[in-house]
Amino acid sequence: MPTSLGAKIKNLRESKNYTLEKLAELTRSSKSYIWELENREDQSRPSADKLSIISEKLGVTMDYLLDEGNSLTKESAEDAHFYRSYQKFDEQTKLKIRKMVNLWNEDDE
Amino acid sequence: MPTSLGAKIKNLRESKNYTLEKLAELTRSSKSYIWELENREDQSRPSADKLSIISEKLGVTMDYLLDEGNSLTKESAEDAHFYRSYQKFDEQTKLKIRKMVNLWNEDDE
DNA sequence: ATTAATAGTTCGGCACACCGAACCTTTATC
DNA sequence: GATAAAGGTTCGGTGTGCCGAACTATTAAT
Repeated sequence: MPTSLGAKIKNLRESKNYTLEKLAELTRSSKSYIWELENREDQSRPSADKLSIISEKLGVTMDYLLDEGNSLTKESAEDAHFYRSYQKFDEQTKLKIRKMVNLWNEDDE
Repeated sequence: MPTSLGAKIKNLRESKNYTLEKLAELTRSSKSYIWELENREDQSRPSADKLSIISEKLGVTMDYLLDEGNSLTKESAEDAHFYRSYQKFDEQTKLKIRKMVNLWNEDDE
């Protein structure tokens, strides 16, 4: 269970089978910097907008990445992230999504 | 309706009747830096942990502060309800739902 | 109007975020 | 096992995050 920022990023990156370079280009960063984030955690204090894109592409919240304890689980962070991106849709789309998701809930009779 | 980072911070700070110095000490910052955040928004890219404490003390999410548009507002009851039912799914299903919904996002790669 | 707080602004400087490019290591292919 | 490609690591440099301290503007009270 990863506890530091660097470990979390590395963990999520590898779970998505991203290479350093891949994650770098997805987040408008350099791969050397992504590497620093993962391995020089002690002296790295990434900017909010950097971490914003990174968490976005890794599918978690910034809060989860920043939380040095373990009060936030990866799963709840993914849920929260999903919810926040969901909220950005327009009402039309949100309605469709809700209907679609409700299909999962239907009991077969 | 404040749209930039600086405007939002200033707005929230004043709505809480905090002085620059007060917010500074609450967030382990200097008042000069808080002032820069509010007024030099163009060339300010605060670190994630700074913004984390600041948003914490101002009672909002980092995402809200960073969102330059106005896509984030307060959650509607329907949205909240949807989220709650979503959370009840098992991880497998939640993953599928997330992937599906992500298809709506074009710049995802 | 003068003073004394209090709030806001400016400025110089150190540390570190972030980069490009070179370098090393692993994996794959022949 | 030689070569190449892909992934990972190191390093020097530039810009700026963030600070303390000095300065200015505002408010409040005498």
